[in-house]
Amino acid sequence: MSVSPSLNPHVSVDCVIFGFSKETLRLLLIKRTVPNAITELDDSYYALPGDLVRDNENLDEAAARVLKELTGLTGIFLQQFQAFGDPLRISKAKDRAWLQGVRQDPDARVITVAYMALIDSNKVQIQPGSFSKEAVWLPIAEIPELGFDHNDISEGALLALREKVQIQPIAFELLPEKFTMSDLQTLYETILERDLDKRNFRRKMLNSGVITALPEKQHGVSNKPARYYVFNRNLVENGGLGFVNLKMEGSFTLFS
Amino acid sequence: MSVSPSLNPHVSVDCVIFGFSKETLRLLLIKRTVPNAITELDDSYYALPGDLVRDNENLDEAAARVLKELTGLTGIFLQQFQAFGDPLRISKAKDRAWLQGVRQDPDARVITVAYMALIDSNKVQIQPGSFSKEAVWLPIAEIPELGFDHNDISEGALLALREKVQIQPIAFELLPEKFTMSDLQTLYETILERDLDKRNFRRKMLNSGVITALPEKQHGVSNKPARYYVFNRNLVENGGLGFVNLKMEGSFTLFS
DNA sequence: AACACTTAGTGTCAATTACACACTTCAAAA
DNA sequence: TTTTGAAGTGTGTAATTGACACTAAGTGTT
Repeated sequence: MSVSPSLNPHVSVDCVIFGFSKETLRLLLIKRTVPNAITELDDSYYALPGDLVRDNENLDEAAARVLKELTGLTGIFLQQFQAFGDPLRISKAKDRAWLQGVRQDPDARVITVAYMALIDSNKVQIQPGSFSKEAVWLPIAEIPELGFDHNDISEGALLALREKVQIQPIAFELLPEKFTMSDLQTLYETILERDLDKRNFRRKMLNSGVITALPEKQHGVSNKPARYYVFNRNLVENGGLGFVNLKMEGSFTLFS
Repeated sequence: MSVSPSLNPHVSVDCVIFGFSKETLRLLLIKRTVPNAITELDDSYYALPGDLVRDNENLDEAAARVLKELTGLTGIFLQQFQAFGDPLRISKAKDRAWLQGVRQDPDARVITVAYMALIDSNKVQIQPGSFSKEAVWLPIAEIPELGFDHNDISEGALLALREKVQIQPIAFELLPEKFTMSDLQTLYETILERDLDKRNFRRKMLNSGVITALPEKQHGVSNKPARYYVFNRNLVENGGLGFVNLKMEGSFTLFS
């Protein structure tokens, strides 16, 4: 049998938290501050919220804890999508500096299990003093260089989201309880980065049974008011519905 | 900022290695032997091949190393599918006994990153003295109780395989270079656990462009000889083909 | 030589689904 | 009352799915 590594790695979870507002997908990022003595350059940078996994919790619990400490929310859509463990993933000076204050073994590597979370960003109230002084929703097109390999992780999350959304009805997690058909279409268009036909979209969504129309309509808009819909959470979660598959460009299905 | 756990976890990779022979999906499992002094019961049991991740390697490399040490093969389809980190995942007496000889910190938990591998099982020659004295291909329907949470991991792998196979043309990795259309259909039927229509299957497969017919046919079979096909590895890997989607029962596609 | 046996291989039709496309409705604001 | 802007609605064509049964090509047997 082979030899153990000389030093156990640290294991963390990182959360890629998606939100949707002003017609853009956004990530909730935290601002970290590095002790000034070590880096003489700028002393703060953005990173994904994350933390080391504690002795008594499993990975899902650790991710849920991070999410709750930052946003105050529980019971939200949270799904593991990939573990990252490159030995060199922590090589930037700022990262090493920040970790000095957190890790036990300064030379041990950090392996992280990445989660993606989908939130109605209106519900989020950043919790003071939990992870950082500051957390911001940044459009995915404007994500700066992040700490560690968090840019890779974010990109992985986006790809995973794009895939998932085509297989399961989860996009609703990014919207408020009540939403209009246009809200929903815009969301899908944003995630998939392509335009969808309005009439076909409505038909498919309604036929799918994943949403229910409310009697209620918009008020005070200066055009024809849109109807509100809700996501049939119970129906979908109890398997009362078929598998939902959003076909991709150039795809085809196999088998009878 | 929160407090670190008191003891760093061990991090391992485990490989769920799929093969296909005699019309059944099989897993390659190793037999582990526990020091007799500790357990007075049976002193061996099956487990997934795996190992602790070493300091200088990333997760993919660790998994590839495990695979190579066991089978001698490189360049195999190998894909991370989930990390498992329940604090109680190692609670059976046999597991603890076995780990005594391997881990540095007997009380530290073990977090594992699980990979699935797809192999043409004819190519496998078990390497002597690597992981265990013995390794066997067991039909997935006959997997006994495994060490650790390896039954959970195996089931997760099977679900992941079933999903993957419907999105990407990867089933070929389980077959020899040359295969007949019936071989391929039987494989899909085995993985998906449902019957497929022969004519529709052939049509779809040929139209998809993922396979090419060879001039060669079977010899010495006591019936009409079947044509051989090969998987278009280059074409598929270079994105020269569309996304392949095997539709699921009751599914439907959304959007134009 | 004829026949039995077994698996390979082939085509069509009906039903469903995908996709493209343009005008009317409703409310507020001017 | 008219203008403005987004909501909402239907149809025809093309492509895909899925159901279905017989012939072809070998080997082995009588």
